[in-house]
Amino acid sequence: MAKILIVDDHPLVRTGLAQLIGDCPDLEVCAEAGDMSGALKIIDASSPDLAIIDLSLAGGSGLDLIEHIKSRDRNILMLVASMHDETLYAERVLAAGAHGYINKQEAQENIIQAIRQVLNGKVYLSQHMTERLLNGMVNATGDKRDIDSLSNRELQVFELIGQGTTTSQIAEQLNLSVKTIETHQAHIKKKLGLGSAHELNQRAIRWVMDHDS
Amino acid sequence: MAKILIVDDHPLVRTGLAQLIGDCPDLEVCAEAGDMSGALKIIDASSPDLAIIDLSLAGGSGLDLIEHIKSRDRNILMLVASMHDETLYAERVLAAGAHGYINKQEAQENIIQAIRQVLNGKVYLSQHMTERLLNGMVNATGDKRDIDSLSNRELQVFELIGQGTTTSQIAEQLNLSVKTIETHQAHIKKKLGLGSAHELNQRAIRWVMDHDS
DNA sequence: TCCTGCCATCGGGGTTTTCCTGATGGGCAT
DNA sequence: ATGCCCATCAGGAAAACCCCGATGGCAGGA
Repeated sequence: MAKILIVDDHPLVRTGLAQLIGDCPDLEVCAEAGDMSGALKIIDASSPDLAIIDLSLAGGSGLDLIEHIKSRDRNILMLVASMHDETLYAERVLAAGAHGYINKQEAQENIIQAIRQVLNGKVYLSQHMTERLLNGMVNATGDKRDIDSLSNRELQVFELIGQGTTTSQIAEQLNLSVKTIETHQAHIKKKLGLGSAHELNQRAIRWVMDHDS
Repeated sequence: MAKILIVDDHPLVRTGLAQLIGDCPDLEVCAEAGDMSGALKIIDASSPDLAIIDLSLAGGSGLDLIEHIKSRDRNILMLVASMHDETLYAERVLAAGAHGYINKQEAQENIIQAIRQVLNGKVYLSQHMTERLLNGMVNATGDKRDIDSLSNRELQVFELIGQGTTTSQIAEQLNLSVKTIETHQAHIKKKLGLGSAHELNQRAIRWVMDHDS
């Protein structure tokens, strides 16, 4: 019986996943967590076989959590569940050490299938995403090219800016110095060819409006 | 026993909500739907008392659905559940005819409380959002706290902000002091119930995208 | 191996913007 | 005439911005 840890900051999603997994006799939810620190504690305590991780965690992104787990215990399998467009994150997630990426909109059978596939040592991606990765980089929307050049941290900061988060709020939320956030902002501006913080703001807000809702 | 319809394009969230509601003896999930057309069919068929509606539906947004339901049958109560920052949508949702707005990150007890409160004919908002709305109402000359309440000058500044113009650029363009523009911005923020320049930016960009293009 | 480049983290210090608390005068309605 | 909104602006503190850095880690190539 495979022990599964659920990491998601939405209690509703945790309940849904637990219900879904509980219906399978060969799978068992051993614990749930709502944030990164909670997840790490649980991993130390109960050493699950598989962790299902939401990307948009409060207080440090899911990518951080994946890297933490990877560096601490590389026997734990990780399956990322997100509601965002997978084309933006799938590569980063796999590069960070996860073994699969599912979208929460997918049918429940697909989720179970993804869990089983990852438990069997394989990598799970949607058909659509698999083709895309195999075909190399393809992208119609020109602006995503630029966004892709951002590092993980920079992308995270970019998203937070687009959500209206202040520099100091970002620093606090990520437990970093304001100076660090400012540096990230400067790098983002350079990479995206933006001249001022105001332009960065506009760009980030528009991007979030297009991609996050 | 209140009959509840769940409308959400994430099967996981539907399961979680159904589980949560099913645990309450006075509440009953009568149906689920994953998109707008499905929801409308179900409403005709089983006439629920309350519909819990996700904002980010595939194929037409949740706002569309709310307006459709409102124009078709105004006896159905509607509670909006979203994972987005409520400050961006709560007003629109209430204006469209919904009776409450909850964030999926909220604790499960709050969600149940929200359902009961809406079923009792009241409006549910989070503490934070309630304060914000009331704060805006105070400065809104009675009823219509909206873009309409802006003066001509303020609307002009608002549009320029939405087009990405800097405060100093606006001042130069209108041959006015920066201080004057700052005052206008402060008044706009007060009238629209916005807390920071960031939020003003977001709101203005959003408005320009909706009305100007 | 050494070197180069990218990443992520921070600091100093000066400039600019934001934000809060005012003020002035001019309409306009009761 | 008195109140209310409007449009205009100032002073000063706080925050954000921006240009200079720096450190350490890590990966890839000469």
